[in-house]
Amino acid sequence: MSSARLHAPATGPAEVFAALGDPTRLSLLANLSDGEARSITKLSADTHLTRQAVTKHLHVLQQAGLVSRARIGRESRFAYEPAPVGTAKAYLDMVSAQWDDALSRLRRHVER
Amino acid sequence: MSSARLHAPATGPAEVFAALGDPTRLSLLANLSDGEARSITKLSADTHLTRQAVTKHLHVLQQAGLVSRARIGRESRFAYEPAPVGTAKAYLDMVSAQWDDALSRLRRHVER
DNA sequence: TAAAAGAGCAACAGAATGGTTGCGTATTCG
DNA sequence: CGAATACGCAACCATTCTGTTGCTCTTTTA
Repeated sequence: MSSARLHAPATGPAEVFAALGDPTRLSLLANLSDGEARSITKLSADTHLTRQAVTKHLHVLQQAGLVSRARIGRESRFAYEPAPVGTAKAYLDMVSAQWDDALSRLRRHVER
Repeated sequence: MSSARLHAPATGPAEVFAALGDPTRLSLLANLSDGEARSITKLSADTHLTRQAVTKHLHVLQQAGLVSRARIGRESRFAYEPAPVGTAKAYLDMVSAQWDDALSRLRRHVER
């Protein structure tokens, strides 16, 4: 019944990869992957960027479903969301599987 | 030493993810992941894009080390290169590993 | 209650992306 | 040889991305 995205936007692999394709976002995610939720200013402290810039990066990550946001009092805390990383790994596994298949087929053919 | 990039530019994870972060490039790679090297016009045939556009995408993939180029007569064939996909998977595994660690630590703490 | 802290929103500028068209060059084929 | 094929290069355009600054709003705290 088309529950129309509850939390995870069910985004395609390309969007996830694109979200991961930036050093700043990658380090933000690495920062959050310990399970601790952090506020924006907290996350900005580890950066040479403005709070606004970090905010935008966090929005990109959130759009890809890689992090979730929760407003706590006057601060909004971001937390790592594991699902999309699984999706991405699954996609990469598909690609390497096809490659390995081709390789073994080739081997078999060469070795008769 | 300092062999100054022979074939694989030894690119960081972010650049690989960025290269994967586009539907067109993703399908190009999926197309090539069967191990067959293909020419640009051949690859362009499966697309609604111009040959030039596909060429640019292939350059991005090559820059990230995901494909290699070889000039054969008047055509240049592109072939899938498996290494960067391994790098990307390794990075994602690192992230999920840290997450799993945090989860199990939390569990242990909660269950005393 | 007044100040400080945390954040959202909007406008803006510069750089990078994604795509096109046009043209020149090398290679293959009739 | 001449035509067709495959490609490279450069210019160009529109759009998106990245980052900044300025202002306002809410929540905490002294």
